[in-house]
Amino acid sequence: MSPNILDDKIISIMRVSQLYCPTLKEAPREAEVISHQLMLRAGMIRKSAAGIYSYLPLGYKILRKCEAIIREEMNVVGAQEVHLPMVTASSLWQETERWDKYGKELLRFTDRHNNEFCLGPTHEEVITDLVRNELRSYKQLPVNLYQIQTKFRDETRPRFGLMRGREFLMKDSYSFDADEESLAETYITMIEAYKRIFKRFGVEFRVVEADSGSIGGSSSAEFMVLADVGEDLVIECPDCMYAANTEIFGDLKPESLCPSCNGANLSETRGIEVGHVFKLGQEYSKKMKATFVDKDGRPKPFMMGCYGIGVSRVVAAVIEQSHDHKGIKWPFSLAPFEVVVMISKTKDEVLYEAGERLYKDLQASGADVLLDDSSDSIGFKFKDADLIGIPIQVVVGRQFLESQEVEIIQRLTGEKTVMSYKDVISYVQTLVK
RNA sequence: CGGGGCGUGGCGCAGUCUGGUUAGCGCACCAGUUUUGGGAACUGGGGGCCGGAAGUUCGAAUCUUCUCGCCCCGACCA
Repeated sequence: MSPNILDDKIISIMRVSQLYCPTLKEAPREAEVISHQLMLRAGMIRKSAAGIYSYLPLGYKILRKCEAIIREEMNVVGAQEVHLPMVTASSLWQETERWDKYGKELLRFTDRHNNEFCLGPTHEEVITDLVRNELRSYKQLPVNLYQIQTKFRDETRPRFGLMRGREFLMKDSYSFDADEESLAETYITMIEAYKRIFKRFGVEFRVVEADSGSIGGSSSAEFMVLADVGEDLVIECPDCMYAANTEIFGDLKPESLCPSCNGANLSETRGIEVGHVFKLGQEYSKKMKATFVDKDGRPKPFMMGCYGIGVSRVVAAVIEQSHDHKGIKWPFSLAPFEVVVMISKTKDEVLYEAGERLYKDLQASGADVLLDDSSDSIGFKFKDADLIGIPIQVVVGRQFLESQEVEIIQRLTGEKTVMSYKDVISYVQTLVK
């Protein structure tokens, strides 16, 4: 029908009959935790090597939705997106002495000229090098740069699928301020932005006090998604909302008094670290001689901050928090599709036509919709839709033949509604919002 | 890096202890027919050098040695 061949191709990947999404009834044995099992079963990821994964169309789409939310919130606070190299020269790392300190986690190699490089596990050196010669005046500050990029850390023991991979996707920001006061403002702004991001991901999280000593005498906070498989222990006080990571504050026990309000109701839970913000101060700018000219005409090292979000890890964390025995329960914000239109009997021309039309109408209304036009039985379609976790399932089936009605099932609540075919678009719009 | 476990069609497994027809089962895949509201049924079919190497033996998925890969616990994780 469409005169544009390209449009047809784009649309065709939103049909189950064309979608590359190999789902599995059983989880591969290697997968221990639920998020790993479900992502494998739902055809979102596949392992390539230990701690290294490929993202299939659905997995990649989820990642992109995650990125989009992060971008929006970063841009709102005036951070600017850049893209730094993944392969980084040893000379930069030698300036901060991390070439020696970082250890085996840094994956090193040499090029044909025998120059040493590593795959970037983090980018303080690269970003500091980028700005040190061209960010010159206090008048330009503050500047906040971020990127969303693949990182590589050669962990001794990668585990739990995307939770602790060697290769993973990370959003990292670096801020440059003129003084401590300004850095403090940037730091608070970023914490607030992070809170909005994790709220939009639909997860229950805590902002916890983290190590403040080793990096340069200022503060650090971690964003923890609460989950049983979390590798960190979080202690929190219900009286004053104080929370801390016990791996860092080893002396803090559930029976201790709250260091913030002296209350005696501390409790311990497990958490997955999905974000970490630091005040770096002048740690890197001093070592790398990255200075700007201040009001008094004299050079000063930048006051730096760095702010990370484990993008691929947060996807796993969301699943850990939101699933049931049938599969994943995505919030609308991250779901690979918002709606799936299921044709109960594809061979029935009336149903097929109706499903096709509803799919196109929903798409025109702006919904992110998948059409299940496969010849599988309706039971099979239900199982896959539940596993993948599409929030709204619309069934074009026998009610349609009888009374022009379709059934709408909500994945999160299990609520089922039968309504007239023509009312579906507006109903879906109110659900998605 | 210490300890433990596992490698058999794409996935899940049996067979290994006690060597012996043609390596088997479920799912998935292909063809056909009948099906279609919660992972349909039947019939027929394709796909494996049992992780790799060396050895013992008339004979190795099975025993021995080495090696590679993967998973779990711990240590480690700006």
